[in-house]
Amino acid sequence: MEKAMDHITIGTMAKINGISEQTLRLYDKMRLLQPSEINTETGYRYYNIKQCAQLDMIQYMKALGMNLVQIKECLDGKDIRRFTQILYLQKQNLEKQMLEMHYAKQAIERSIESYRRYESAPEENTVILEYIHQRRIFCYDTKINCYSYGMDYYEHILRSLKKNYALHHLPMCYFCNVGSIMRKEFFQKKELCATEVILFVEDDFQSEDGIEVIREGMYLCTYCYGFNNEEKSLKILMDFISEHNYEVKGDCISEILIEFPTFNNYDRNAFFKLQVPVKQKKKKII
Amino acid sequence: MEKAMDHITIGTMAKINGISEQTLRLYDKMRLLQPSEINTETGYRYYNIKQCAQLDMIQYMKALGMNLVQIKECLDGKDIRRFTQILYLQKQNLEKQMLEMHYAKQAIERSIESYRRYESAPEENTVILEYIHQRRIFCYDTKINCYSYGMDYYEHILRSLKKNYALHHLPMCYFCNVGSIMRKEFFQKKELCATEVILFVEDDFQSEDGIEVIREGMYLCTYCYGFNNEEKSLKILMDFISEHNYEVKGDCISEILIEFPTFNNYDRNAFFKLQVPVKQKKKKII
DNA sequence: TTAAACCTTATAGCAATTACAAAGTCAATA
DNA sequence: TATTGACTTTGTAATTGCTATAAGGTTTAA
Repeated sequence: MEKAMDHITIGTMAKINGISEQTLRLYDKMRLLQPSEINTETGYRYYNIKQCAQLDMIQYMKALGMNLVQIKECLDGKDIRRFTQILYLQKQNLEKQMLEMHYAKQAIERSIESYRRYESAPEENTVILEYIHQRRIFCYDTKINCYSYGMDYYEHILRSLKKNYALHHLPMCYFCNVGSIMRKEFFQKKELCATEVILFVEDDFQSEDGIEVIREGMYLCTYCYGFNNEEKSLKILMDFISEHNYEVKGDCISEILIEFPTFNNYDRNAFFKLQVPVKQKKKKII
Repeated sequence: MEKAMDHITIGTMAKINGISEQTLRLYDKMRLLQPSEINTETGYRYYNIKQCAQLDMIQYMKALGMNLVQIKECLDGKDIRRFTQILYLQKQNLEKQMLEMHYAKQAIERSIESYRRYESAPEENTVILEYIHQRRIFCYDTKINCYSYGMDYYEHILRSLKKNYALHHLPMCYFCNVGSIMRKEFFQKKELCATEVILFVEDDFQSEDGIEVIREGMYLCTYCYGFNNEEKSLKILMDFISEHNYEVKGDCISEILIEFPTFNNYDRNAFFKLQVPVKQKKKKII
């Protein structure tokens, strides 16, 4: 095929290996793969066909996710043990990355679903009965009532959740689906009090603790836009329940489905779903 | 918590958001997030607690795998449709990356397994009967007999496989486990002829075509070190079969289990496993 | 001989930080 | 009030694995 098997120019070497000339020059400079011959007058690099073996090894190692320094170290070391060690490390590395990606993918799907829901959402403050599946949440008790302070305070609580969150090694992408939880006793008393900020996590998410399960079942829900309308919407829900003879079966969740990028640079603008598990009381036959 | 909610210094802003000051300065420069106030005399940046919302959004988008330019575009555009489009794209992106990682992980596991096998390998040229599971290979017919030319030619064949390979969009990491296949008729005639180079692929690998299935069953195997010993080892296998009353049931595979990084800079140095499916002929009762 | 195709070096760019230096500012204490 | 220590500013450079460009020299074939 080639006239001289051991006198391959950089362009040819690049072509037969599906790599760029610049990359070969870089490898030369890094002493990862140096041409078998260099014309001292012209500086032209000439490779030997057998050097492709080395290139294959480099590309294989790259495919395993190793960086050039690691590859060099490994090739220089000529140590198979070291190579197998690196293989193990790379495997762990990959597994970690794959898990993160898995969560990121789930988060994206969740967001897409939320937008779909947003687009087909009912009018604000309409009360709807919905069946909702079991979910898992990560709770963070701020010990401070979200409703008794302004937005500024709420921001600080979120910052603190973010940190707490990092401590628990939860993936950042879950931060898109936050909310707060108003425990049953407060909701029933129509007392606006919620001290816990929550984060929805996937069913297959593994974590040490702090994870709580929210039961599946029938929920009465309202949707609302913006933080300012949350309290109003909550009260509508409370009133609806007492007027329509429902029994509250658990905690009320205020879930942020979407946070809009930034129509207003200085304020959160969100689409909420308020939800409380209920059961219809049996009507007394008079 | 902070004395002034709307007069946060860059250090504090960085701390409460788990981000570095430099990063905040970069975001300022890029107009991704600009401080709400800048002291014109000192140049000090002051942030508003509400700007954390924007930062959350940026970090969330980053977690989804978007780059800063995309994020800026999205925030500037203030277009939700665009954002959902990007979500879809990112999802596809992630899926592609995850698949690649999945293959890379399998390749690593395969390599680890090969090294383990290498370490506990029997003596060279010992013939062993082994049960081998079903496998899948990608075949590439070079139309040239591997055994009739030297190593130089073999390298060129590999280069050509590599290209053919890229055409089929097979992941590079599979390149670690190559081999050649000597069809049954040649092996039986004890004629050293193999024109096809092969690549082992995982069971779950999806590809257009060129994939062949190798049956599970009992194989007679020899292990050998280095290309120079391959032919000798093949002949030993052939002789063993005729001497011990075995019947060849399929093609003979010469599999490279390991390519050693590079003890010798200019030559491949590999650990081979030669394997041929067999059945013991029934002994005639005299 | 002349042009096309190739090679050389050197420099800069990408993306998203991180690290550093030199100098100016702020807030609290001695 | 001065001084200290913690902070801020700007600017520059490093990181990784390439890719791109420019300005110039070499090979090869017509």
